[in-house]
Amino acid sequence: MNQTLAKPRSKRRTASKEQRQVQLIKATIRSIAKNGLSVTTMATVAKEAQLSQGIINLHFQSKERLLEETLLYVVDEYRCAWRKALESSGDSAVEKLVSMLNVDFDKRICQRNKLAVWFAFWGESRSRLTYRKIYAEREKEYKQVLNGLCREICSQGQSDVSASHIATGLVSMHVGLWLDLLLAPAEMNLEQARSISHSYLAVVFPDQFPGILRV
Amino acid sequence: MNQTLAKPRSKRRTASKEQRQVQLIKATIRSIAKNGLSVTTMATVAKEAQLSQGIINLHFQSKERLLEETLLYVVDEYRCAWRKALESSGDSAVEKLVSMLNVDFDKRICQRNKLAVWFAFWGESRSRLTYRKIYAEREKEYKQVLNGLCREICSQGQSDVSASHIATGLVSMHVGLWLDLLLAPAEMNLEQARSISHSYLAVVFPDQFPGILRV
DNA sequence: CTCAAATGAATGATTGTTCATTCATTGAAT
DNA sequence: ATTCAATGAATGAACAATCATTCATTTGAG
Repeated sequence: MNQTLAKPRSKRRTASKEQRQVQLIKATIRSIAKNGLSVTTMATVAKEAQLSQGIINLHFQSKERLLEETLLYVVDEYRCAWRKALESSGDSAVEKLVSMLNVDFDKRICQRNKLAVWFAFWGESRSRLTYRKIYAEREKEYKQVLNGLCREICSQGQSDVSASHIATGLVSMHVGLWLDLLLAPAEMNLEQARSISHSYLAVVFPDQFPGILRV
Repeated sequence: MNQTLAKPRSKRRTASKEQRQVQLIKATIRSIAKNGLSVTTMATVAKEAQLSQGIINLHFQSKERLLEETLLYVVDEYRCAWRKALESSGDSAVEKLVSMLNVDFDKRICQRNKLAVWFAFWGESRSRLTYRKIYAEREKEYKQVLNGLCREICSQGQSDVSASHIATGLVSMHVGLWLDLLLAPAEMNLEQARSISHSYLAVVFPDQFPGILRV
């Protein structure tokens, strides 16, 4: 924010702390996507960022903190995205739910590099309290909001499934669709995934989602 | 499994190759669940198996091969399980589908240690061709069978969603439920997960799953 | 000039792998 | 039954490679 990018000529640059940290976090995301978390080293990240070896310890003190900050970055970006989607959507619960769910298949959020980060950390979360905390905290908030919306929609129409089951089912389905988008991009894309998710909405909320379907 | 031999007194044991390999694979599963894949070393596995350092290279040549064999073990165990479930179930497509899906929440398959292995390898799969291949091959077969069953059920009754959408939706939802079972065991258990999965079946196949629901 | 940002060679700790050695088991000879 | 090579499973110290981290030095903006 502070430094203008006015001098493209100079070989060496000094950037603000915030700029460098984001640069390193983005490099970490790329390295995790390219090499996997267990082969992501200080060297692969530094190289990806085209910076020197020592720079990460300078800005993050340790590798562990870099990884935590990377997870935080991705998770918070996600949280900001669905919050904004809620704000800018229509007032009805149906509109809000659709906006919120569509974030999961938005081009800015649902990128394979970032999906790789989600799954990499999920894979390690069982054994790392810090990762689990970061994720669980955000997840709790997300599910609460989703639950509220589903309850509201359920109360408006006729549904054979409980709101909490629908909410959990939706979140779960999206995790699996992300896995397909990550590992089998030839057989799954954003439109398909969105369509499958909407199919589910159409059958659990037949009154509120009448015209969407028929695939 | 381990104490099959007659001499409990002797400190040192010699076991058949197959016994040792399975022992080491099980130790690897525990180590991945306990430490995570990126902290799982030859030392942690050997310690978990209560054997010496060099034993893994003796039986698997390299760490990489041990990990591949571990993934194969879990994935093949899963394949055997759903195949057996298909065989021992009733003849109707509905019965077969339910049997097949219930395997995902069977106590022998759906253990947290093994879920940790699934997610650990999914997290690394983007960057490791071998892992991706092992998983993709089995997944393709699984989805084909599931697709066939869904198509058959669709043709029997009235459904607003395409068979392939239902099949993919089911598989995806189960992945997400596995994640909950792995990371939030206090808020999710096998019965709940099965119930959520059945809710989905009940609404997409209203004719074939009439009485199951109302949660 | 001043000083924070950035470097990259150096360091010690950790890792996967190797291999000479130890030891339990087997089976043939006594 | 007993003995004793032969076999190969298992060990664990040693090795080279790789890793995260440190720090004296250099760079460049104000």
